[in-house]
Amino acid sequence: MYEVLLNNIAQKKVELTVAEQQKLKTFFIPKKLRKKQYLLQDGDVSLYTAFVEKGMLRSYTIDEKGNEHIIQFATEDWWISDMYSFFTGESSSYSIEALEDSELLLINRKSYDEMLLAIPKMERYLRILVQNSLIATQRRLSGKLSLSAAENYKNLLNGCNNIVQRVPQHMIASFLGITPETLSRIRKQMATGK
Amino acid sequence: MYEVLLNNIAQKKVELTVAEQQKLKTFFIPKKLRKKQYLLQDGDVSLYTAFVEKGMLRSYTIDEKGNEHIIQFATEDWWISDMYSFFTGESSSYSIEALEDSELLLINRKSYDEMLLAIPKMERYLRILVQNSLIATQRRLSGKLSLSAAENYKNLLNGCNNIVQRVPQHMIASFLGITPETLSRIRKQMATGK
DNA sequence: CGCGGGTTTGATGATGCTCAAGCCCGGTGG
DNA sequence: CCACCGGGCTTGAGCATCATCAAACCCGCG
Repeated sequence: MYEVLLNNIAQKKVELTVAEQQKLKTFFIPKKLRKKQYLLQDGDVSLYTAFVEKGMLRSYTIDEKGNEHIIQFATEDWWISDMYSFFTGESSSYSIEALEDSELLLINRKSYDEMLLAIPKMERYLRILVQNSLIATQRRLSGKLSLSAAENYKNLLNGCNNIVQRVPQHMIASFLGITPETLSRIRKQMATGK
Repeated sequence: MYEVLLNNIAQKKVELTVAEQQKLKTFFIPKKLRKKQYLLQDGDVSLYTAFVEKGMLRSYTIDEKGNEHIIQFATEDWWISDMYSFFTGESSSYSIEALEDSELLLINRKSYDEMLLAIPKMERYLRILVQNSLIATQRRLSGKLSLSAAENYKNLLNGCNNIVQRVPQHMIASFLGITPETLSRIRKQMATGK
């Protein structure tokens, strides 16, 4: 049940003793979510940060015009939450939804703090994790600042992401910050012209 | 000399002993940079991560068309580097330049690792730091995905940033991912039509 | 006084959006 | 087994936003 998480920690070069591994498990709550169920609803406080053992989720906002904008996809081995809401206790402007039947490990704020006190090595693991996330998010932002929609889509394809295969195209469009129509035209263009 | 850094650490609720504070200083190299000098040049490896004690810097990329895109501004109390290059050792696609005469504390990769071994509490400090950065970057991305240029500019003004006052407008434009002309027109619009 | 960077203004054009319709396909119920 | 429905993808026409290019302007500074 916790192998995926423990592997992920080991892979970040953080070595936990068996005792620490046992201890770690006590802070999490396993949870299954069926496709289309929500982990977090826009307006609620993000009570949990989730590690995805299996399946896939997305976090997104809805703007005034009612359009969805996908902030993040999380597949196996990734974490997802609204960090801002989770840490401040303010209500969230994001929603988090399962895109496939999923198995999660949840941790609430209290357990989170206790875990860090009990297993200080987890600070390191989380730092590395967040660091990688930041690098990826900066990349994405940088793409949005300087590249065309078509280029951003190509980069997404080249990144060894299986995401593109696993979700409907209108969600890829939303992730890229373009409309489904535009993505459709880009794909057509790439198929013929190139 | 190190008060700004030590204050910043304390403010993140990480309490260092006097011994740890002394130890901490040994890992950094003070460095002054004059306006327009570079901490990192596009193509080089980012050897240092810098804490800004005084002054201001920016990191940016240049695209194929020769346009600059500002990734980050760093004023007093902020950190700046190309994290990707710093941690992987690959050459950077960013440049980092001083926008004002600045005083920095540099740390190289070796010292960075040693520091974390010597003062594990720094893991926590860095985690919190990176976490806040990630939240801010996600906000900015979310704005780019869903809002108009004018709205993003207004949000920048409302955020209690002194940045807008301290740098030329074409850099604000570059930070927002729009052209100087567009920013000029937005400002005109806001001044008249409101 | 004149130079030069930064900002403004205007005219034109490209990129991507909106709205509306049509198509494809898998699922459901008669 | 087929007709129908609905969601997602595609296609098209017109439009908004923002970029590009070029020129003028402003102002501090040598």
